[in-house]
Amino acid sequence: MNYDQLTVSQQKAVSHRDGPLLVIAGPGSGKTRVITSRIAALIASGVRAHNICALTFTNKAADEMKTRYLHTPGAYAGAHISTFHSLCVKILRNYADAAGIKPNFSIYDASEQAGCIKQAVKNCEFETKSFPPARMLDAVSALKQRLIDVEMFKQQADEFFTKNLARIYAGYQSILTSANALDFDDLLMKTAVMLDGYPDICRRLGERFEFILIDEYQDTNHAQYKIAKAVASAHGNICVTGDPDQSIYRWRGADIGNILAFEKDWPDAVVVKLEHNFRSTPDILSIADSLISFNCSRKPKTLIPTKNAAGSVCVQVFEDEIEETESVAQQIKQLIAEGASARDTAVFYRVNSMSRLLEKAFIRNEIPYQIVRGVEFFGRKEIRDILAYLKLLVNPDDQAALLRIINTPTRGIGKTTISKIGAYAAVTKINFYNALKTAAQVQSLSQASKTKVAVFIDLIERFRKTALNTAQAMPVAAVIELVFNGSGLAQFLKDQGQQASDAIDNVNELINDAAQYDQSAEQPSLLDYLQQISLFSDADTYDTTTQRVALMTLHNAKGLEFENVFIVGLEDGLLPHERSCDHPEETEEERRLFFVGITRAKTNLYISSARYRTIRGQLLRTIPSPFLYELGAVAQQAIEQDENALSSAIYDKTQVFAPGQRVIHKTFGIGTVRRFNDMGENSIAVVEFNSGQIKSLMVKYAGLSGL
DNA sequence: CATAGCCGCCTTTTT
DNA sequence: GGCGGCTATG
Repeated sequence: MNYDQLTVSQQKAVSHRDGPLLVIAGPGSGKTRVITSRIAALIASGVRAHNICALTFTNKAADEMKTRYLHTPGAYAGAHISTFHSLCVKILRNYADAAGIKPNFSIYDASEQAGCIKQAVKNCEFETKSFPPARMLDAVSALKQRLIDVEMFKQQADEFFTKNLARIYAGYQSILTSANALDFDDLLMKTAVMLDGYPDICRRLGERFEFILIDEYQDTNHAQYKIAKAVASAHGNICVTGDPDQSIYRWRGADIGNILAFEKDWPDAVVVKLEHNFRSTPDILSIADSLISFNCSRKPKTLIPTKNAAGSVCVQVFEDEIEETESVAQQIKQLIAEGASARDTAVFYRVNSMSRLLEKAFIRNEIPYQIVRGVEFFGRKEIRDILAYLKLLVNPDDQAALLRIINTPTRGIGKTTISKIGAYAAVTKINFYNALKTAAQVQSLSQASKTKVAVFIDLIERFRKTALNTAQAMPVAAVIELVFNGSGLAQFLKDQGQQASDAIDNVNELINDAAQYDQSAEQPSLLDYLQQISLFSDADTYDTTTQRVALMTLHNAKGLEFENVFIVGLEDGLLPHERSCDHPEETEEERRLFFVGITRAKTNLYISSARYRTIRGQLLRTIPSPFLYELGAVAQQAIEQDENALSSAIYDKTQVFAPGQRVIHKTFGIGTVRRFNDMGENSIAVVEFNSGQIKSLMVKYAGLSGL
């Protein structure tokens, strides 16, 4: 539909042309549609699907492309559609030798990275105070994204800080290497470096992928840019789509320069601009346009509305965050009552911590919702434990995994034993796992400890033999069951009774997930499963099929659209976030983030802020977001109206409540007033909360509001 | 060696 | 407010 409204020459360019194509397109203009149309057109013109590679920003986006847009039989069959990271994992597994790694590498996530960088800082004998691990990790990550390896950085490091950073970088990298582990940045960097050093591999990939298509190109970093360029260099069949105004991952290394330099890299590139918006009402586009025009470093571009439907834009100011979330929930309830669909409604916020209050409000109002936050499941202790066993089976060098489970559940292998064997491993220069195997030779170890270690090693070896039996590989789900029961973890959790029943449920859910994987994967294997899980992201958990309101961060909202959109917390320090206030470029990125949020809305848009907000346990007076004053005439009216209506009775010190009245409290939630002693400003309300608790509250302090 | 409890630290966004 | 690490105790 959107695509059909392109001019004929644009359609031609998009569909049938070989060679480089740059599609600069605003929100709601059908960018993704361009990609899918082009894939379909290529196949129709005789290109083998097998030779097409489309790269998306999330796994979810890849799935959507496959199922929603290209579901007709044979339309995409065989085409490679995935994220950059997934593609890199496949390439690295195929060409591990050239990349200088082993194919069974582990992928270290943020928490494992944190452990490694901490260790590296410690090994350098630096204080973690002067070299905060999180900062060091950011710095290392930035270097990797720019493809600067340890040696290169050592050479250019010429002052106190950079020299020390170089040592930490080196230490961190050697920890990863010895664990046969790659972090997220390594996946891209190792691939990019390998392609640079092995032209024949590059050529082979170019033959395999005759056509490269990249969505959300504005959010690619330098490493991704190099990879794409390398693979496409032989044929120049590279089509990218993006919108500089929607670049929201600069902090992660995304380089708008990539999209701006496209025409220089590919001089014969055809450039198509799509400025028509098929998604939102003129009002919504007007405030989006007004907002984004405040960004200085930007090529001006307008949003041309094509829709003429009615809708509403509301800017609402609430007293505090409880009132804000409660009101959002009630408005959504109202919308649904009026016939709106829960699936077509979403709430966006800047930071994940804001989801809790919304969740409470949705529960109170009995509105079905989903929080788009998936990695939480894989972050659970019991799940991480199981996964650590699996990782160790696949990759015996994985020290983080080994240390995690060597005494989980407790089997009498404590700190002393571990450090003695660690010392032995260091002296004999063997890896930790092999040191464990030969623990019998460690003099300082007691016989009892040696036996315990031997039992553990025996357990792992037995698992490995069964799970990775080359003749007949075991389904992943079965391996998990084997490990869960055989490790003693199952018994350990059972012994804890009721309080661990959630944990057991979670493990069962993991088994289900693995079983599904066993069913659907092309070539299921334990290694592949683990690597896939590592690349799983929040956005991937968004379920578009159920009737539930979606709650997510603004970052996760990218690429989506909804009839009704609520954006909460428009306060200075939150949006724009306080950590981005130092640099004007960072403020511009926050503005783009807000822009992305606004332009997700098709019909109704509700923007809100609270005058008071509890931050880190402290109730603070807030300042309205400067962005609110950049929304133009449509919004300005709405803001003023609400400021006037603001002296609501909510915090009137002489509030009066009647028995039976429903009220809401910050911490206790919803309740019913049972008794009210009217003593002017010292009035006391006795409230029975839904949790069952009954509280006597002094009205002037309690902050009760009527519902 | 295991466990519980306390203190102090950090605290944006994510592949 | 939440988590990780440390310490004191069993």
